[in-house]
Amino acid sequence: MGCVEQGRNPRGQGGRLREKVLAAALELLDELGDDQPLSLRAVARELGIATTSIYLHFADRDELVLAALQQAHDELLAAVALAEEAEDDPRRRLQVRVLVLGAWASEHPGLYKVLHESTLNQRADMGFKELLARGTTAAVLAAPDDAATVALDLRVAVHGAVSMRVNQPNLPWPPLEDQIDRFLTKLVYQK
Amino acid sequence: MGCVEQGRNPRGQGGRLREKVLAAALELLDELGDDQPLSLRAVARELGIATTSIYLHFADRDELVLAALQQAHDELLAAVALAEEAEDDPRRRLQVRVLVLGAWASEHPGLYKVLHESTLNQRADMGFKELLARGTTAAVLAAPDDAATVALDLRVAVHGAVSMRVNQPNLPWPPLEDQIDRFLTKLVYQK
DNA sequence: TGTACATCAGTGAACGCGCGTTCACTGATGTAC
DNA sequence: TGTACATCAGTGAACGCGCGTTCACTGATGTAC
Repeated sequence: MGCVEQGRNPRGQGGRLREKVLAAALELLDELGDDQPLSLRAVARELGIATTSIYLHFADRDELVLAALQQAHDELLAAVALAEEAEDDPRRRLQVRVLVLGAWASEHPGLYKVLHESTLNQRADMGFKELLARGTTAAVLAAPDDAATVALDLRVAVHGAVSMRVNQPNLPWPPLEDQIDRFLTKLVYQK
Repeated sequence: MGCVEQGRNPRGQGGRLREKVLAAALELLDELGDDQPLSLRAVARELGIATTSIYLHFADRDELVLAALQQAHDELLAAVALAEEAEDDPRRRLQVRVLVLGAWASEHPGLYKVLHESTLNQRADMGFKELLARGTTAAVLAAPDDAATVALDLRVAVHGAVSMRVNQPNLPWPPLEDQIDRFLTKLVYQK
């Protein structure tokens, strides 16, 4: 069971509960790998608070889920940017970027699923995800004409590699890094 | 609304309802793109029968869902085999195989999701899916040593292409066939 | 040919459950006078 | 310094809903004698 709230926050610090609710929601979403079965009651149970307290900070269930996902996405975005900054060579930058994305997905397989494969993608606006895609396109430094095409091929292939591992974790997968290296070599850098 | 049952089946033909239930379940699964929200009550509603009648043919909800998915999978398997038989050139065979898989996913995006991305993959045994994977490996006629690796790269890349289109249908996707052609050229046939 | 009976295909009421959301509320703490 | 009051953070009971599953049942049809 998760961490339990103790007592109420001091005056002016009501926002602290908001953060705890977000964290608990992310934890549960990662376990569930889907947004639909996440219930406000489960989040409240996890924190030891009344279900209705969630409504102090979020208008309804969807608002909580979207806020949690946006937070996860923003943190990932920051991690990718940080890793890229440490590299000079463009090819190495692209490799690092893709590897960080892959590592994040391995650490948070459920969140990866919710972010990219839940039916929330059809039901709600998750436009904030575009920033990650744009970053990858920018990192592909092929000829201007087909950079977009090559970047999309790469993103698609990497998503496939990650998605299949996330969805069928029990199959005997070869190392993700080797596969990503082959994708980089064959799809991006081979003339 | 779906087709409505009229009257009971004649003696010895009780199995007909089983087929109708499977068909209705597949239709709903395709709409939902997820197995969890599929309810027996919705299936019964679709057919205009009593919910309890489903229990005449399936022990519980999971058994119905798995039977429906296996049927869909088997039909896809047959369609792929049929398309392959019509081709002589090995390269063309592989291309046709992948294209048929992609076309099926485009026609039944929800079913594709349930088959490959629903949490059912973790909860239940869907070993029947292995036949499709084995077929693709067999169709990759590279050197025996790395046929498995190349086939996996191809499957992963194609899954990525299909999955992203299924999950984010509103983005401006380029033609799937072109992308698959590039994958075949760069991942399989380019030395 | 008639009739009792088994079998088959399917029904309808009821159960207990977890859910999102609404509502009126509690009780501590800061602030105006 | 005392006190009335507003505000803030959070609670608990209750609503109506759809769900999976169980249970006792109905009524037509084939079959044994």
